[in-house]
Amino acid sequence: MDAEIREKIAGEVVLSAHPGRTLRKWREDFEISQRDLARHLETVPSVISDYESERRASPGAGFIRRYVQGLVDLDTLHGSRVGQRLGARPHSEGILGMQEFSVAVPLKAFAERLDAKAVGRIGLSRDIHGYTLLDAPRAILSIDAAHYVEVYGWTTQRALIFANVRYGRSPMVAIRAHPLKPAAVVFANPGRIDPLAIRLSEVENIPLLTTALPAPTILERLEEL
Amino acid sequence: MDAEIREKIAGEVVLSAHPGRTLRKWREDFEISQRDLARHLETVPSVISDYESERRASPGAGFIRRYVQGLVDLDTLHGSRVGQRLGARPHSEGILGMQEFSVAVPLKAFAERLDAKAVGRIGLSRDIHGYTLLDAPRAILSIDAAHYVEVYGWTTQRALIFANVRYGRSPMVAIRAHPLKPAAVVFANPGRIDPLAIRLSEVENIPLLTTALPAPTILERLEEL
DNA sequence: CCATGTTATCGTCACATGTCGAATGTGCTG
DNA sequence: CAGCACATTCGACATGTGACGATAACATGG
Repeated sequence: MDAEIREKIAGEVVLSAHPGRTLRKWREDFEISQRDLARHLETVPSVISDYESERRASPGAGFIRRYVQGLVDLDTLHGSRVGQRLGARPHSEGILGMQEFSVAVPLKAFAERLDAKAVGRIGLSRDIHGYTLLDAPRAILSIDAAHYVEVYGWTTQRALIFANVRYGRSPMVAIRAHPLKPAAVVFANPGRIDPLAIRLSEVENIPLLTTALPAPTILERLEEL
Repeated sequence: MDAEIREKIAGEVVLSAHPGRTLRKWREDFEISQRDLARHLETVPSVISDYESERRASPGAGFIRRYVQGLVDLDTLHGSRVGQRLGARPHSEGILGMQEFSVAVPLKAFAERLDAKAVGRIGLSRDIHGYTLLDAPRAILSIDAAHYVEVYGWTTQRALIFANVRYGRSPMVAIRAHPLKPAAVVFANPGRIDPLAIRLSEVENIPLLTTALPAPTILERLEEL
């Protein structure tokens, strides 16, 4: 939701040579006064001012988080005047959903969440940092080389979940062909799995999992992880 | 360049309920050891470990910045294995360039940088937080309502710079029509300015500036600001 | 000009961060 | 198993953050 904008602001603040001034820039952008923000954060305006004027040169993650959250909260109270402008840009065709986890998630836990079981001999003792859910036929048709970046988002240490696969052959072939490799592959509600798909997963050392769940349920379950 | 990925990481770390674990996640993503990172940051591995295990719960902006910069630096030394994957996605047609400043920039300073002078009576006593450089004809043709968000990026407190304008009439009409307003408008190397454009700028209380510089020069000059 | 809203400055103080070095696990590999 | 690379845990200590309240400097507008 507003996670994207919060992340953007926080990132900019941290990278800035003048974190305080950057905080101020954003507060001004939201048209929120020090007093209102202080009230919302249950503190006093001088604290805000001290940070913005960089009496404290390196504010801690906790403070930045609360400050940014405060801006977004107050904006929401004011009818999301600024927040509305983010507007969740849509994914490419074929990408049904994706997410980056903020901490590493054991593949084992991920699999349990989806009632997925391993096919083939590769163990599940690794972590993943995100996932992408793809509609296999559409993804393979409409995602050319240039768009692969989008599939992998910010990390390749992710699970690629393919929906609408019959034998799982073409997805695995595509992975085989591409230089970027996922950390795991999941087939959602597949038919009978092609032995070649399994062989490829073993050659590539990428765990292959299957689940009986349909795509929408998968998104739901992964929502809270 | 890699500013985008650094921002992303830093933002995620700050917002995370477990900043340390998120730092670790990214270091693992880059496949860099604590020892190497410590060496690069001119410190000892235990420091890295302490943060990642959250012995310190709220690392300061300075530390996070150095840590993230370290990851990207080392990745660059390794041939940008991870960094390559960002791949600067292209803008919409008609958008020649845009930037978000990390601190507020006085419009006056901005104008001087571009050798721009004000047209009309609106003063330049305000700050801007970024700019977008547009090819006027193409932008007006190809950017529909849904894409306006993109023009404004993360903040509306920005200068819209239009290149290839003749009279400046349609750009100002477009601004007049749209609910989102920029903080300033610049015409790059225009012909004779239509009086209506000036009137509109005054009605909207948006300073209107002109510069003789062509678009590429503008991008160069704003690069370092 | 007085009230109100907004921001800046500063003294103070507890406690967390930032940093190091030494010691203590793991796990791989020759 | 010895040796190495990698990671963790912990004691110690200086400095900076995080917080508050008091005071003052500014606009803005009744």
